[in-house]
Amino acid sequence: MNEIGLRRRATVHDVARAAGVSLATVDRVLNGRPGVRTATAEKVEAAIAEIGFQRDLSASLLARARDLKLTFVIPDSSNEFMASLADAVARRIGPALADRMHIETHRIRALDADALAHSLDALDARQCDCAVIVAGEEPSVQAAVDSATRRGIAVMTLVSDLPGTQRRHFIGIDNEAAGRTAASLMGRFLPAGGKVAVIAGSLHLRDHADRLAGFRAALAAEFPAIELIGPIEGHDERSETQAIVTDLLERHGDLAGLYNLGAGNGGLVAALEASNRAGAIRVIAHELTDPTRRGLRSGAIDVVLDQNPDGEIREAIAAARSLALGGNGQALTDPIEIGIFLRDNLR
Amino acid sequence: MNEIGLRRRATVHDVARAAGVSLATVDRVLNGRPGVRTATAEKVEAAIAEIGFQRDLSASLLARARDLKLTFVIPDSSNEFMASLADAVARRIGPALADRMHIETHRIRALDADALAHSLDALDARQCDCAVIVAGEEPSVQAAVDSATRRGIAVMTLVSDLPGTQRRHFIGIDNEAAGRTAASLMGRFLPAGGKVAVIAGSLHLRDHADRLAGFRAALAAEFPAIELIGPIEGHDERSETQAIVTDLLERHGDLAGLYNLGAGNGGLVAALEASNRAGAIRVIAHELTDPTRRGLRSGAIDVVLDQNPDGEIREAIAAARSLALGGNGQALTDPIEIGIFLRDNLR
DNA sequence: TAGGTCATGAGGCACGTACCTCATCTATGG
DNA sequence: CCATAGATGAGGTACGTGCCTCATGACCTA
Repeated sequence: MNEIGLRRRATVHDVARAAGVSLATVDRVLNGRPGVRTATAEKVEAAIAEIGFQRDLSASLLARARDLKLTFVIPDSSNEFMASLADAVARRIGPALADRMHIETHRIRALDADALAHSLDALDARQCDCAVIVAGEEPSVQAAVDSATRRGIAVMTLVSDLPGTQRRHFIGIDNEAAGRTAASLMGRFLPAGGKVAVIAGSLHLRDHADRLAGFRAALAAEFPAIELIGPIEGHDERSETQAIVTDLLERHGDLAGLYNLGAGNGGLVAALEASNRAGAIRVIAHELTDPTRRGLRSGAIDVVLDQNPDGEIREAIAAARSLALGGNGQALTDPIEIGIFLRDNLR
Repeated sequence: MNEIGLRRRATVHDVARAAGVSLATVDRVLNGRPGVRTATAEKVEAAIAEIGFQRDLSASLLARARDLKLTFVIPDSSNEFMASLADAVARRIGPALADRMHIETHRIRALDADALAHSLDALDARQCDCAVIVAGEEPSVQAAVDSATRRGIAVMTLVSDLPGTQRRHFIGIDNEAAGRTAASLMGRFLPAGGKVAVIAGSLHLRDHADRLAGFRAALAAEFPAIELIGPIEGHDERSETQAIVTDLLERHGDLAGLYNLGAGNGGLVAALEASNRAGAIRVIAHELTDPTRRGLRSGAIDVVLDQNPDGEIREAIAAARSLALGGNGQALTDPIEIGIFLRDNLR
């Protein structure tokens, strides 16, 4: 018979009793210490599953007199979005500390796969339980991810995934859906059809390619009256993007829409405002940053699709906690939603 | 001299040392127990502020062998949105339990202020640390909020605020911004202008009135070519809304847009599909629920603005934790963003 | 001055887990 | 049949906080 009515949370003591072993053995199994026969370990695992035991993370961290250590590795570039990601991390440091989580940020050179790999290799499992990285699909990075995982560091990917590695979790938006959403809005903005130009950063980047694919597919399926121009690559740079937009505006006096699925939005806004056609062309861009905010406010940009860096960081931290107590398998988190911002719901 | 280099988190021991008092006295101050002179209490408060002590919530809950108890009071109506709020709460029960938070939900009759007040009055501070309510601005509710606060229960408002009461926190979206956003999208959808009908639930509801105000203001300022019809009240009911939409469609053969800022979207979709004009009229509705999802998928609805119930519940729980350790002042949480959904970014 | 009240200190146990030491038991090889 | 190694049990201490008891001292009042 159990306690009268009220059900307590299961503890290690309950597991020991249910498995018919001692507390010490349960502890050895739970913390992966040696000296337990396979058969015994299985008995313990079975008992854990049966009574639904879940380690109390807080008590565990308390007992170890130690915080959960999280390391973010974020590209250090002129890219405004990466800066806002880093800001979002910084905002979470304080609140996370109250939950016994210690957060560190490493900035590495953008697009430098070896720098990222070295950064991962340098992580010590005693000083880092979980690493969150923003990375492209380079072999050296993939190897470093697997190596870190073997050393006992849970690795999670952020913004861009690394399928095929031992990464424990991915956090980011569905970029193809983002592209489709842009097309769906643009199509409704231009019921009469017209020319729409697309600018990308680099089509070698998985997220940009995904957005373009989604945009193209949705336009073709739903809005055949729209004529697509491009894509033209602006390499996420302000000046290059500005030149491209200026050129587009000159060449196409009847340009009806513009979709920049990469960065460099400062240049986009500058070019639009230098012409006198800002507001007359429907413009959709990505990531809520200083230049896109200004564009929304001035009317040069109609809609900004956003990855929601704060939400991504929040989920990354939640996933790290969940991995820390779960041990095996993927963490389950809320999916990151695509933020859609107009001037009117700017936060 | 401190520990070498590494700074530990401040504990009650540090506070006692800094204030020059014993652990017992610090404990009495921290937990509001009697038997401390005002002067001594002030010394302790000063020490807490000076060394930046923050109670370790997990250790505290552990020591009390007790979870943080949270009660949600949510209207029980046919309103789909309230159902999705309750679902969002249910989804959080498990994860919250892992953080030593125990969540209960009370459903009360919708629009029944006395039922809500009684529900609040019945809460026992020993069995409920924090209550989260969805309430209209009735005097009996306001009194019950203040009474619960006096009894030591932190009250937070959800979706609709109760300014002027002792409520500790409000969680919800900016409904005027939502209305402006709807207008901004509708205006861009109809570059040639045209008739747009507005349907509300009841203009006595603060959130509906706010949405209408925002919608009207943004249309007037930016899209003078749009002619507004209504608002017509559908009382958030399916059949009434269906009748209204059917009538609108019959009366206005040239209707270009439809904005339902209340509930009853099942009727909206049914009426649109019964006519053969679904897809030919731009439709914006509120709250991502079963009927609006179906409408988005079928093309009857173009855009759904969403309060993001999951986000609201998440923030409510985070705020409750923050209130539990802070004690005084408002909790700081992330603002809830207005979700914007098209068929293409449906989650 | 005796008796009382109040402020404060000292210390212990508990919560659930981690980690340590030491003792006991079992199986295996020589 | 004993030495040995490995598996397991028993029990302790610690983490930061809450809550309890008991002792001590200061001050007030009759």
